[in-house]
Amino acid sequence: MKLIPTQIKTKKHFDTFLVSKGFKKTRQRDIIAEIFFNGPHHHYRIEEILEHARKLDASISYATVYRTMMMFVEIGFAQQRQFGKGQSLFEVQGRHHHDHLICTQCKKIIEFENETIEKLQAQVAKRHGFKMTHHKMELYGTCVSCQK
Amino acid sequence: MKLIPTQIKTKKHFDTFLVSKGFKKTRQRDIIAEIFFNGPHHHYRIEEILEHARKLDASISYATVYRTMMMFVEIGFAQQRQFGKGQSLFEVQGRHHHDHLICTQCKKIIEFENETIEKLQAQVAKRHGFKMTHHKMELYGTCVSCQK
DNA sequence: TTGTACATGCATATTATTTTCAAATAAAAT
DNA sequence: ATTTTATTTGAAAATAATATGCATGTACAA
Repeated sequence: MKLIPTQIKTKKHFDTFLVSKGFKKTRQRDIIAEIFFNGPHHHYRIEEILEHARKLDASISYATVYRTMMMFVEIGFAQQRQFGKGQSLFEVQGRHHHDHLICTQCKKIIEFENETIEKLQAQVAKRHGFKMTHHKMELYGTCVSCQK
Repeated sequence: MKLIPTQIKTKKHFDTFLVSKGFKKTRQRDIIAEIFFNGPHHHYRIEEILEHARKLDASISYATVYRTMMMFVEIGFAQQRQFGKGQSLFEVQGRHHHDHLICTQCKKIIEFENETIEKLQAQVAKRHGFKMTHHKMELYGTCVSCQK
């Protein structure tokens, strides 16, 4: 019994969202969305988005990137995560559900999914009378290359 | 094949540690350790330890509690955790291994353990060539009382 | 006792996040 | 095209949590 997969959020969805809700399409939002939704990877810090954005428009500010990322989170277009200390990471909402393997040396992040674990987690929550909304599972260690 | 359980850390162990390493036994450390190791629950914020400590000695500073908690973490007597945002929580090291169920409404924390999940996590890490050092698993939702 | 290295308290520095506000600008109304 | 308006932006400052520098205080060994 598979759930219907949530549609992956794209830049096009975001553009539509802006128009439909009466928000404005700005140069800054366009650049930030392009990087976030179509960029080379899946886990962006605000600082990193800012760096990339400034190559396209040197005047973009941290505050604007910050507010845009928060907007993504609020409207359900992004998930905000905290791995250990340091800054939040943002990833596009609606991709396959997954958890994370994190190398504490080189900070590399590998995504994985394990349906058996998911089921067991649901069981645990149920057994304690919890109505589970979400979970967090992160495995930390050293990756193959960092073990050498 | 059960692993040998790590000895639970106590205030007495801490006292011994201080002496053996040439650190000083101070009134402040004694108060803080008493609260942390023998207090009423298992998940302390620095602020909370400070409040309790000040009932016993009004002059104790945040910095001292902070540094003492950091010492507990460094010497392996405490684990530092971040549930969502907000301040870190500290818990005594060496109790049974466990993960957490967290009520997002009332912030209640329930500890649980599930050996099957643990094994599956180890498998996942191994499959990706990781040498796993630790993991984090938190299930968020609403507890029985908050569902009413 | 007294000396000394470690510990403490206060103040301040850092780091990450969040907000304020005047000026800029997108989009609607003329 | 120009004006109007409400939203958005950038710069700076506020907040929150964590971390540190330093003068003073204190545990403990000599």
